[in-house]
Amino acid sequence: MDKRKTKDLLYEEVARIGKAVSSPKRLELLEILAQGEKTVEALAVDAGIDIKLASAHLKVLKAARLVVAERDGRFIAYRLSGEDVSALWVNLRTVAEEHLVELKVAMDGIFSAPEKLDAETRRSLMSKARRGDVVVIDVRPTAEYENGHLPFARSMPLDEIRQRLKELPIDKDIVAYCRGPFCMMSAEAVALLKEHGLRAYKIADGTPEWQAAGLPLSAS
Amino acid sequence: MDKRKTKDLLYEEVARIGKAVSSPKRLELLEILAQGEKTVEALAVDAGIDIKLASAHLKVLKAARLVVAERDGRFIAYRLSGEDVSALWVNLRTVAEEHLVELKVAMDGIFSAPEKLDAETRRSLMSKARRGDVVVIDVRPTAEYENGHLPFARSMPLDEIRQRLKELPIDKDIVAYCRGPFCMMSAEAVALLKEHGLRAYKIADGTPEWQAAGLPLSAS
DNA sequence: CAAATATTCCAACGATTATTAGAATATTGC
DNA sequence: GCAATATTCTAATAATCGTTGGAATATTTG
Repeated sequence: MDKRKTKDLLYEEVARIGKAVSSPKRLELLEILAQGEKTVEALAVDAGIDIKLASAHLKVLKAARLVVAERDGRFIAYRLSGEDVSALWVNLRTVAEEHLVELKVAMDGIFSAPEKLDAETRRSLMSKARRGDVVVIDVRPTAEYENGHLPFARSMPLDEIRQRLKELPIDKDIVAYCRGPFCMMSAEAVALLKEHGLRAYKIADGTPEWQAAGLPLSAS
Repeated sequence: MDKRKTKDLLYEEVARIGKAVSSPKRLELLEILAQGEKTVEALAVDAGIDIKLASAHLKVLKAARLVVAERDGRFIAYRLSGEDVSALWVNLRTVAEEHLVELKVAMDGIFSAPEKLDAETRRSLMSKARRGDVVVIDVRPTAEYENGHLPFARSMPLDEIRQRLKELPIDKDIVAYCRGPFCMMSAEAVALLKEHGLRAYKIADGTPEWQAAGLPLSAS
């Protein structure tokens, strides 16, 4: 047995995972899938690409076993093949944020304040939410909320906020979150709420980050 | 500001990290660098590739900021740009081991027994080593041991074992480790020790895995 | 300054990949 | 069984990537 050949084989296998995460579109698909399972069309719409292209990228992800497909009637639903895949996405993005100056600059330009959370802040947010000192709102689509959300968070999808303003307290801090640091829904929600005189803030965490930090999600 | 364009830019940046880890050779270079800094030539030799090719791959890794280069006299030493890069390598390999059947099969074929460690096993190994109930040996080259090693581990490079057999106890378990699950040095060490009637075992962990599990390394 | 050494740069090739359009497949509802 | 729908497969093109050989650069040593 040739030592070099077997080694080559092992690294080649890991590189299959690397190749799968080497395309921006595929990374975006992974992030969307980290919010729960979706059909090909839903994924294509969310990622802003053609269905055929989405299908092709999903095929690559499937070949690398990062996602699994299941037919549901006329549709085919894709989902991540495990929590570790969601954690891998978070890990890749975190390394990029940490080391790539260009990404730091871009994010500073887009998202005004740095709302990164550490372990302590996450714990304190959860206990404040439990006591009712702050209202945590999940501004993602309902299906994603139902698939898993931060404990004590209330569902309030971005496109419903305007009609449901009266449900929110005027005298408490409101903390909005969405899919993660790259998602702009929470920022839009905060802008909207502030316009109406509410005390709103956003956090960078989405459910993948929360979970990768070892914290529990709530289902339903 | 076009929402789609800015998103594309963000994922594109993360994909730079993904592209960097999409090549088997680059992954192998990362694993070697996770053992400590090395010159281009040392890396090329360890990875079994031409120096020019190693240099080209290192250039890609440097562009993605996963490694940094520093000139030291006539040589240029490369090292990982942070602990998180080492953790990313472990994460990628773990996802591959978890999901790719081909890799599981290949590893079962090469490494007879499954020596994966969980948190509990790691803790108990450390306390047994502290008490002296087992002897933990680091069979990597001395420089790598000095860069960081498991607590209570003793350095015994693979190519010195034969001459230093009498240093090892005949009546205790000997646990060997090397660079990680893909490294074959510990397996060779164990085979050698068993030939001489010693009670030797190996573990899959290397320093990157140990560190990624949140456990401390010793320096010197 | 010249020779030796370590590494990078440049150019070129064959192989792989992303993307798009058009045809094909599988399922549902009539 | 037939029309409608969702998705995949096939083919084709342009762009990118891995690898190799030869020239160029930077540093140390004499």
